[in-house]
Amino acid sequence: MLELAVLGLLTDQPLHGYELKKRLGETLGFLWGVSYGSLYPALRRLERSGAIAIVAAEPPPVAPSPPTGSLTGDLAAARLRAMAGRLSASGRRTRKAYQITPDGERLFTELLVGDDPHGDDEKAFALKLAFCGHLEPGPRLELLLRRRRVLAERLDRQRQPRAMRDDRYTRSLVEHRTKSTQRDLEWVDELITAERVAEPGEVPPAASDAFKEEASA
Amino acid sequence: MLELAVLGLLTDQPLHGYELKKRLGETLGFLWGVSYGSLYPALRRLERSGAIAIVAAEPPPVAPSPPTGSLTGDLAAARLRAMAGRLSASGRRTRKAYQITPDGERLFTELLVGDDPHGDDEKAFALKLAFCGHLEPGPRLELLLRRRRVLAERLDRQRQPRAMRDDRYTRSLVEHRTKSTQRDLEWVDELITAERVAEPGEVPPAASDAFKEEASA
DNA sequence: GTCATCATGTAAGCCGTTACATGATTGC
DNA sequence: GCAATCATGTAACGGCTTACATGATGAC
Repeated sequence: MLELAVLGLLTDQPLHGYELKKRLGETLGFLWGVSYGSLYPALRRLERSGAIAIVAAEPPPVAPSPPTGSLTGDLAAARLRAMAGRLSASGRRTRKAYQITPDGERLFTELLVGDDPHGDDEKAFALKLAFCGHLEPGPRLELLLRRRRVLAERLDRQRQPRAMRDDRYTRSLVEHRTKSTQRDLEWVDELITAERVAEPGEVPPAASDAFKEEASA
Repeated sequence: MLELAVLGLLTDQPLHGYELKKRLGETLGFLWGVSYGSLYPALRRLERSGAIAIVAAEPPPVAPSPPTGSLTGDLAAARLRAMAGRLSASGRRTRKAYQITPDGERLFTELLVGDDPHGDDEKAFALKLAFCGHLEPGPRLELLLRRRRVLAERLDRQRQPRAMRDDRYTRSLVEHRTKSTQRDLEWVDELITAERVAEPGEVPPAASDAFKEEASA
């Protein structure tokens, strides 16, 4: 999950570890906070696997105008330019800026589309959604449809009666969770609808039937 | 978190590890699944710390009528009776049933009321709620009020604009999360209200003001 | 010259997982 | 006697956290 976030941020522009962590806090902070103790090892893993590479001098491709339109993107680009200037003047560098490689971009796509058996379901999807703008319309729709399937299955399970504790707290809890799942499902359905409007055609198989069937239930 | 669940289940009746794991799956399965690899070490930790103890023979206090009213409780009691019968006949036992000790009950209460800095916020609260029926009305209300405070703070944070990614996916995500927090908050408020109806008086300090102030917002 | 900030990393620990090893009991 | 299930445990690993160690740079 950390690697996904890192690759996602580096897709926008090269950054060094410290900056990366700051941005994870700023722009993804509502999702989760990362510590250096996991960030730096993750960067080294990614570098060793060839997904990212240390960029030696200032990065020319992203520095100049025009603005990207992203709030924090331009800020960081400015920061990076300032740094690069300082560095090239002094010739010394203690920081290592990383850029994503073509291999890294492939990995990024895989991580976005593939299912992750580990960790928190919700957080993982939230993170993916935050970065799925980088995806092609096809894979993106796939991602949404997959999420839809997971939620629909969960709702099914939640609706059929199970043995469970039998006090009002547990009952209320179960009811609330079912409602939440329902709303999550509706939300994803909205996203899917918006996606189809923006990108007609390109409908993967197995999609439309299941969609029609359960959307009204 | 595992320990909380174990203590909670053992508060109802003594159980051995295998049964415990089954019950965790059956009655708390909607929360999360536990593996032996964490359950048995947890049981040993709890035993060493004196929170639970191995019960040698069949447990007389819970076996006989009347039914507890709990779906699975009676089932398990039956299983346990069957087991106890078998065991006392043969004199052999490979399984170790555990019962909660007075120390364990204290620990259980602490775990329920205390805040856990670790792990998943939502799951932890869900688990606590599922077991808070064992709590005194006072501590229970405290638990709910604390949860309310956490959610109110989160909502505050979510409502004030932050720097973040600026595509429609992220925007939709943030909006959806804010709504979810709002609904969670309303839900907890309902629980609190129900609590006050069931148990008038007993209002801890610092509670009523904050409640009135934000409940209408 | 010293303090805050920038910047990179390591070590230990937590809390859980999967996979593996082992053996008793029951039913057929 | 053989398989399924009951039952208990260990080993290795995963991914993350906190706390710690270290040092450069810029501001005053």
